[in-house]
Amino acid sequence: MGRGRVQLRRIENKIRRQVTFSKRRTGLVKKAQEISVLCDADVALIVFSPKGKLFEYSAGSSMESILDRYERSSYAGQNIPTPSLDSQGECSIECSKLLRMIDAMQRSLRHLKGEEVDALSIRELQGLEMQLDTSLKRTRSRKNQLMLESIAQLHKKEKELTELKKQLTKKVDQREDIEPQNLSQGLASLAAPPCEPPQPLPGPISPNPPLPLGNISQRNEVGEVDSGTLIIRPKNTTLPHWMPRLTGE
Amino acid sequence: MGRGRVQLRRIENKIRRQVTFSKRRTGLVKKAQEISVLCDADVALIVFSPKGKLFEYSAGSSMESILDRYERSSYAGQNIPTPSLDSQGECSIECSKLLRMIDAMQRSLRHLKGEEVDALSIRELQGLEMQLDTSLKRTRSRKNQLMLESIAQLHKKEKELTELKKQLTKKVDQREDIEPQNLSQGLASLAAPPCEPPQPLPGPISPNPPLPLGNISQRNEVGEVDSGTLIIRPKNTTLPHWMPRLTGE
DNA sequence: AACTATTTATAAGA
DNA sequence: TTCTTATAAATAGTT
Repeated sequence: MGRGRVQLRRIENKIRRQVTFSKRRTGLVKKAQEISVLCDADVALIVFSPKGKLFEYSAGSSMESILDRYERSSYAGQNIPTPSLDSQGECSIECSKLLRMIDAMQRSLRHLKGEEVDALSIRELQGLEMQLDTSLKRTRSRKNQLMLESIAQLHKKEKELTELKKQLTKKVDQREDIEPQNLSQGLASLAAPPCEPPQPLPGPISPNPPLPLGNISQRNEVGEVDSGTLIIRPKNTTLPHWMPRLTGE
Repeated sequence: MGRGRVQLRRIENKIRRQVTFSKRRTGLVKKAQEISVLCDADVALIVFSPKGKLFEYSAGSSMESILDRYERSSYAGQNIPTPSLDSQGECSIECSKLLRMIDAMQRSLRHLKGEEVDALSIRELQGLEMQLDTSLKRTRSRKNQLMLESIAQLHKKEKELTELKKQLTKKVDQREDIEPQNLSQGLASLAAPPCEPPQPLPGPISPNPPLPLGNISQRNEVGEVDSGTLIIRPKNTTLPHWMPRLTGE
């Protein structure tokens, strides 16, 4: 993209390199934020300039929580711990103990993730099944709890905004009586922007205020709370994206 | 870039979202690698799909070293860098790395076990829910597969024994013609005892065997294999104890 | 920082 | 998933 085909090798000219870095860094961040918004993903981007200056960007959640999650996910995977360390006797004993521990934990993790289940006996599978079933119930329960809280707060906000809008409209109408103009058009949009999710739903920096509002609904009907995925019937309105839609996608 | 102007908001269609995610993830990685090469920068990219799947990319240095560097840069001005580090330098570095790893894994394990779910965001909970659901399906599938195999073997055994019994009864009858006695009574019991489960089956019996069955049929009808718990209608015979009984226990 | 000629990325469709 | 194609976007070189 640009006036010449790009050679994929280090730009030698210092100035050009710096300029390109700046431009492309902007582009990269933009792309990161786009994929986060469009696809509902969490993204963390860390860049060190050749001079050692740090640039960071995160979308979806905070950098901290993403890195935390990264450690959990990546260590949980099949990372080969580090079979190194042969030297110092005393310490390598400690280390090998830790390594064995890690090994055992990795196996547990794999089983809980439904991997390597072929190696298990029926007895073990039954235990695992129960464990997973319990975990799933707890997870759903907690999720639904948070969702309900979120919904409650959204409703509250909605009422406030509706009220605010009513008042503003009223004022505008009064002014129009005196000095007839088209101010109400601009004011109508005031109801949408300030609508924030009560949870760090999209995340701290949330570049995606997930509420490009259409109409505002009066009520939502809420389904079961403690088991299964929460079922909600939104009244044809824009709602947080974790809410299941009724219209087939 | 594409056939339509892109709206910067979450793609609601699941399929399209997944496809876009895949494509843009590729593009993002490419951009990251380009800036790294062209401008001699270190880049780390971490992406979590909405399903919670981790994608990582790093260029210039390893992910680990970039994250290390990030933490140093980022926490640089702040508190409690590393109060530890008392003993052997080189080794304790290794050890602390392992310890951090263990820490992260323990958290993963707790989450997968449904513990500490209160600390998770809705986003993470949703990922966890999906992960657990998948695990549960795989576990059940594998368990059911083993059970079916076990059942097949039992049937085979049963047939063999029935055949054997028939032959023995025949022989006894022949002998009774000559020397009438009550031997058949003892023989009848031969069919049951030797019946061993082909696998080390019986185990801690599921407190919630979700199989409250109705009537007994002649044949065994087998339900779905790949999801949900297997439903079996046993023919009033001696069966492994992992099979649910009809008579209330 | 702005401006464009071009190259790239990618949305939609197959 | 992968390929193709029409178009939107990014950006290299320039001002």
